[in-house]
Amino acid sequence: MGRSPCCEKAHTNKGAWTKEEDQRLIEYIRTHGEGCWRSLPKAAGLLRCGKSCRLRWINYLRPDLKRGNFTEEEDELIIKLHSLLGNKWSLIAGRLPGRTDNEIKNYWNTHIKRKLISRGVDPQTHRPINESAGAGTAVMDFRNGSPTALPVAQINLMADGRRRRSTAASAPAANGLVKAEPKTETLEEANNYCTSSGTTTEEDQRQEKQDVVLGQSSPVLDLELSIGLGPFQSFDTAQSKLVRVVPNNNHQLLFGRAVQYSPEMVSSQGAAAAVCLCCHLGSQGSSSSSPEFCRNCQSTNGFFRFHRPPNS
DNA sequence: AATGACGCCAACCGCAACAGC
DNA sequence: CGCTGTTGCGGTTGGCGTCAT
Repeated sequence: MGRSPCCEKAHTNKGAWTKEEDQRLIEYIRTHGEGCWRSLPKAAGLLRCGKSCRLRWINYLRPDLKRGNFTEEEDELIIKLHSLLGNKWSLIAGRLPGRTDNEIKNYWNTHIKRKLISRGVDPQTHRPINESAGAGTAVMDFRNGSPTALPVAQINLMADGRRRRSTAASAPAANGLVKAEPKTETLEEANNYCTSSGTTTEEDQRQEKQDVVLGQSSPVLDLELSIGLGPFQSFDTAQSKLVRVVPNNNHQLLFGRAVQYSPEMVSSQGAAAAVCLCCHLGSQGSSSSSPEFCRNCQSTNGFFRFHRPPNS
């Protein structure tokens, strides 16, 4: 039983890519385009598995990648997107032109987590740390698809904890416990930046990219990418393909799985969070200020469910 | 200068989703 | 409708560079 490995591991290279391998991959994709990752290594004369080639291309070799440090605007945008999407790095990356999911994930784990903790915000729940820690409660986080009890009384600061060997000199950091200062950024504040333009085209993406390059980027959340708005096409940069969403009275959340938010979680994140996500993000032309859950997102068993229709 | 601790990032792994048959 | 192959995603790890002692 079990699936055969994606490649013949005995005959593939692993580890860091050489310049020559990079060149071969670039040349091949330049002439043949992306796709068919499984057959690509052989065709390109690379002793790598397709997955590895894809990763290398997407995360490092793609010509449209933006290199260099993240800007303050990008930081804030990532934080806001994460507060709404959770660890959906590919979706977040889709809103940051030139950035990859891997890059954002790494950046989150190494920088933003600490930044939020220093603000007194739990990076997983985006709630004030002292609020949840004080009660000694666990918070159910549904944004990653399945509920996870988070012992938020203790927040592990160390993103790279696997080799954090404790020493007497660095004990506070090594044990990962942080006393956070109570400063909060509510979701409401975050959502003040939200728009619901409704459509995103490749042209939009280009424009957005230009804006960023020109330093005109504002921390705008444009979450049409997944929520059931009107007819639109969302360009998923990570997949380089168009995703078409058909208008539907059932508000759709096309994150791949049903997402559930507990009322407690929603209401505790600020006034604006206590809004049906569909409506709040602009579906069906509803007002973003309407503090209601729409019929399609009504609760079952205490949770608010956003779902995709059975035929999608 | 040497050594250990830490920070960072590229790459790997396993699994889920998707597509085609 | 189930099976199989492919692709994409998110979590994790390896290893190198930098910092602190």
